[in-house]
Amino acid sequence: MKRVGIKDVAREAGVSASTVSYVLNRTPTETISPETQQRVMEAVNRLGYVPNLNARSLSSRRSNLIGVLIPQTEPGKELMFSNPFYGELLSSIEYTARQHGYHLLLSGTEEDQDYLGIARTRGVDGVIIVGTYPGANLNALKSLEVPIVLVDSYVKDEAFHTIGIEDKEGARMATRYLIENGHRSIAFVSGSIRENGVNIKRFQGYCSAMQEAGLAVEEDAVYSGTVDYEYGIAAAQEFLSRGRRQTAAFVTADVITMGLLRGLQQNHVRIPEDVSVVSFDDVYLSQMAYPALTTIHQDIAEKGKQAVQLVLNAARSREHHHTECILPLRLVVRDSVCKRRDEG
Amino acid sequence: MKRVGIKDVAREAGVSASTVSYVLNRTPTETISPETQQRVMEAVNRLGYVPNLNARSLSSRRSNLIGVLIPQTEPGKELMFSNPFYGELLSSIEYTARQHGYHLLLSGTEEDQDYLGIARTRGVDGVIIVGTYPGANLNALKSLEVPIVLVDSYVKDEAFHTIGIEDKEGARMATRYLIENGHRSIAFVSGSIRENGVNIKRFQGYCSAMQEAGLAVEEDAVYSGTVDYEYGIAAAQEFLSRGRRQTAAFVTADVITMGLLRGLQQNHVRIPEDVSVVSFDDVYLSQMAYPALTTIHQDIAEKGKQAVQLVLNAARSREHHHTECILPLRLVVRDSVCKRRDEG
DNA sequence: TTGAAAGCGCTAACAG
DNA sequence: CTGTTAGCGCTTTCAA
Repeated sequence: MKRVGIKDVAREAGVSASTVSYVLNRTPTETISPETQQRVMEAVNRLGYVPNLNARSLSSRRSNLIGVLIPQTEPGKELMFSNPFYGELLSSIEYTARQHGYHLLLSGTEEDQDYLGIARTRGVDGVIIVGTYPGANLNALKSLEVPIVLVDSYVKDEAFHTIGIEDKEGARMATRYLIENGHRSIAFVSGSIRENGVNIKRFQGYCSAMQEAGLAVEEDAVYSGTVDYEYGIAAAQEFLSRGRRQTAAFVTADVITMGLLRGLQQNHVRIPEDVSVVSFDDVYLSQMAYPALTTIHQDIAEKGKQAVQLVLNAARSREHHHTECILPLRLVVRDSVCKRRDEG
Repeated sequence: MKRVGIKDVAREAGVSASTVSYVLNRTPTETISPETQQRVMEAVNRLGYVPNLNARSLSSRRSNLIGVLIPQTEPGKELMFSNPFYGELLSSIEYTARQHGYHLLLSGTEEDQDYLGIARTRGVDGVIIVGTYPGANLNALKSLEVPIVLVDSYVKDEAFHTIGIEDKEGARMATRYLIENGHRSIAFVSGSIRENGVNIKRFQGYCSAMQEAGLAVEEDAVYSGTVDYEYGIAAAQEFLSRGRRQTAAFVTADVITMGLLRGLQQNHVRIPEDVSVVSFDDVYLSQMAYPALTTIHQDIAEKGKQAVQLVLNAARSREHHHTECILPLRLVVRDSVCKRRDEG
């Protein structure tokens, strides 16, 4: 059973192959007669014709493929998703792309392995990169000459479009909320603080909220590790061994918070009575936590959607308009913060 | 800046295009002289040549692409991942595929939308389908004539390879453990119980454990909904309104359990003192739960790895050897079960 | 408004 | 051991 190709359709419809191609791609704005279109479409349906995108890509230089790169955050770890955030984001990206007739080529990368080869080899029409990706590799990607969207990266380069959130402002809101609840000594717990990463911005937001309230940022109130549950536990340990100096913490990711809670609770520290916590992301996890997390909510689905939209818009327009898209944040109050009881 | 093609390499190396192709694909087992190989490889590197896979696919009918389909479980919901299980699995699939030089084409599907078109259009070399996918669509996929691996499906058809776990046995272990802890009245909570789905097997396992212990399976001890957090909450509600008849529950997915715990705890039902729970999957969530979940552990990473391996093996071998792969399960004891206090 | 013809970049017989 | 020669299935000038 041979695959039906454009020629078969052409024969069936009594037209030429190129005519079929025209009606299928509505190329030079509708220059095909309605009847012909009819006949062709009927033939297509009758034969169950499905175009061969490889052939199409070859001759048209468009692949209808969007490359999604989720860099391995923790080298050596085979899992790219230590964080449910990725799953939620990816879902939204996939969904949006599909709505527009695009498909997704999903990749991780090993430490330092470059993605350029994959992207070029497949001729992707655009690339979405989530999180931090080494600058050199990023630069190499420019040679692809397709739109590249950076999600949650502060790399400033006209060549890349970006989509992110008000990280600094969010962190400030979180910290301020803790301050408003009477906390004076507040820990900052995050994944690694990298150049151009989100955590550095969040740290800045934390600092500025502290300063605005006339509070000092103590060096030993800052905890930085990796974005995963395990680190949360480790941070709890560290917190205790440093002498439990703070009455509250701003944690930059829900996953870490989950670990932190566990680590603290195991040591009979009560949340929020003993330590209040404001978290960040509002993945579905945060409602599952016990206590449910007061956290900075970001619209992950929207982020994914915009990322795709950005790629598609850029792919359509001839010239390169550098675009930055910043999504708003809001504080969701649940049960992990309480007013600090006044002391002597 | 024109893309460098195989011809450029050929010229650079002073050989013909086909020779380049041969050394790049080591086609008819090493019939190229070492020196020529040398020269070609050098030219490849010097020019930074990257093959165009679209062209390659077109002429070789192999795409080095594996299609991964994650059917939308809850229609209308844009998210395919209401369950972290998928993220963990997908990570492992991506990683393994990449190790073998394959790329991943990731898709969801709308309700009833068929995947055949996508798969055919891209010429995927194999397909991995996770979870339940309507039988008719599944059948249509046979026409692709590429290996298809079903993950967690009990569809019996020589045409499909399958990879799964001992669902029935796992459920039995879970239930038996509850029984051993003195529980006589045990609820069964799961997602939708579909033909060929895993839940029906788990239900059978539950039933057989009950029967072996001489316990009746009460109709009102069975709860069935969707595989998500929200349903867990709903099930808790239902449990309470049905009069709180059971002292324990076997829940077929960690996500549901999370919701169930929350729903119960909000109503001042203590876990495990009032109700003991054994869960299923052992996604990383289960340690984050409060109390940490006693659950049936499955090796999700291994599942993903095997799925890819199955596709690749099948793609290589000429004839079709139907393969079934069943991964073992084990009970992980944490804190969500306690011995039933003897009553009257 | 439609068709003929020339590729897109690569692979795979088949010669030599 | 290597080069020649056809395509793979589709798009896209260019003519008609």
